[in-house]
Amino acid sequence: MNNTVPTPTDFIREMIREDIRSSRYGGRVHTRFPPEPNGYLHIGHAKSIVLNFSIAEEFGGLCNLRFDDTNPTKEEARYVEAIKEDVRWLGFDWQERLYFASDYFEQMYQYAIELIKKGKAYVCDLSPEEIRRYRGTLTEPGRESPYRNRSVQENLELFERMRAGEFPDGSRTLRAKIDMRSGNINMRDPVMYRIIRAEHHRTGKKWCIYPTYDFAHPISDAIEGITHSLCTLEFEDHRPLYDWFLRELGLHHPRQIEFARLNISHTVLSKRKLKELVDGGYVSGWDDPRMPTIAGMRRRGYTPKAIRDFCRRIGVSKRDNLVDVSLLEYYIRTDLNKTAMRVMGVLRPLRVVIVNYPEDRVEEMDAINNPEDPSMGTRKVPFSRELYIERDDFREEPPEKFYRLAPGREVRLRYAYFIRCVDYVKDDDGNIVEVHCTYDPETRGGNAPDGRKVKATLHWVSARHAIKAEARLYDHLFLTPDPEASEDFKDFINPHSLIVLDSCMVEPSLKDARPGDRYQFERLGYFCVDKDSTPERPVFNRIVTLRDTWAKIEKSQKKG
RNA sequence: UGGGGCGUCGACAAGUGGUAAGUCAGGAGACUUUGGAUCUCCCAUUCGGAGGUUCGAAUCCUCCCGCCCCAGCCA
Repeated sequence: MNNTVPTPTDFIREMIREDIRSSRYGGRVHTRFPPEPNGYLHIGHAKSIVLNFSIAEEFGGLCNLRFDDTNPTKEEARYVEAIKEDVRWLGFDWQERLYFASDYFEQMYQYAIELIKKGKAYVCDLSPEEIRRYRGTLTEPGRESPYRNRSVQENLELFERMRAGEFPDGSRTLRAKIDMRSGNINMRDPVMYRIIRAEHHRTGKKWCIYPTYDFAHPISDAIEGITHSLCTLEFEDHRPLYDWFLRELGLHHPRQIEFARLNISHTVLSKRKLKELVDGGYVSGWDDPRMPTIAGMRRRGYTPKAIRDFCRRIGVSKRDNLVDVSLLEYYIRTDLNKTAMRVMGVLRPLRVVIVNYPEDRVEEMDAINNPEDPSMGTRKVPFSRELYIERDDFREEPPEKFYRLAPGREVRLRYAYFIRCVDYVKDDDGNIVEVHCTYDPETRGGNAPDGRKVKATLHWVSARHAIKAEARLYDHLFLTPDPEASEDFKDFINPHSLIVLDSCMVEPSLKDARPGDRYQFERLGYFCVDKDSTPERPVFNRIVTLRDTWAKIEKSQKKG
């Protein structure tokens, strides 16, 4: 796969290398990405996807896509489609290995019977409330269920009747018989099966009992011949249970390895909180371009490559982490710098009249499409007497280090002429509404024959040729780096995370822009045509700004 | 005060007893028809702390401190 980040070395790859050396799985490597189809994927999942698929590729192995669909009350078919699309878009291919835990329900049932026969599982009649009380606490051991010592025969009959639908939801469970005194609460006779009468998105009404994650996951891994089962840190406590099931059942035994989940500054990365943002109307939906979801980032204009490179660069470890968003932004800039077509667009237009330029004249200026890639060629941009420039590029009273246009100042219009400000017009409120300039005909194309230099080059657009457009400027969703650390993460929502500008003026070549197309608006940032865009009203999402040295200077000036 | 993990630069993260990689961020400069890109340089005498072992410790030992996860018939 095309990545600019070198192959990582991390503790997981090291362990796998060791397993290959010792021929633990006959030198085989087989991983899996096991999402639950209960919501949208986000960049935290991307970390896991990239990890699992890359490792398989690096070691000549395979990676399965498996839906962990063991809880019909939370899962929906539409999520499996969305997830498949996201994984594919990220650039990964599971080939014919698309699996569902629900495909294994019958086998899991048989394995459960096997455990019952071995005296390692029993049907328990305790209510959820009672189970909790019997479980004990973090510091006190649990007590054994009064149903723990039923006969194998009775357990077999009861379990069969559970499956047959003879008992109400929640009235009984099948539990593993392990150790109610274990310091690890997961080993205190965990539930393997519960009764749930809900329509499953794949198996429909076939089942009314469903295996829990703890029972289903190791068996699914075993059935698929997985060698390395990678998951996040919170499952570390479950590993003894994972191992217990596989050992008791004598099945193929993959190695579970846990790594730290991803956190990114100025956003949240938990399904619950993301859902709260959607449901609370703080964003427009799961694919709002401000969301760290794969769908949101795709709409924003992020490229799969940028996300992959980011995921490789952050590495894999077991430490809690909070990765700076600027690293993500670095990768999208780096990718787009090489590939994005340059174009001129004015976000906040200020009218400029070239007083010594003929009214009816129009010139076609040659502009380079991408200075990083000459093969992208050039294009013509119309120039005329009346133009728009960026409001930020003119100052009546220029501060220190402001190089742009100001009364009496000369600057360059990119690919056009040097112009000098000779006058400006204000409205009754004192707002500058128009700037008058003269141009130097000798500087056509942007160079002065006399070797004269200017300190600034401005982007511009010809007023009568410009296309009016909407721009959506996005900023971080949260004002604090770590909103999750606060009492209520919503306290720090950035009220200006979206600014809509509806009177932008862009160069005419953009009439052919189609949703999904990405451009660099010179001096401003990278933009992506939104799906809301129409030929009459183009809409551009700002993916990320360009690095802005002047903004930095201005900020430090304000601080004093 | 049960069990399981983790502590190396502002943020990620290498390092596996031989004298602290790299990346982002930040700073300085060069170059520049994007204050973009590119290039150069700077940015941990120190690895949570204290002892100890050793010629030599981020790496080994001991004790301490801090942070995270677990008491769903969620995953």
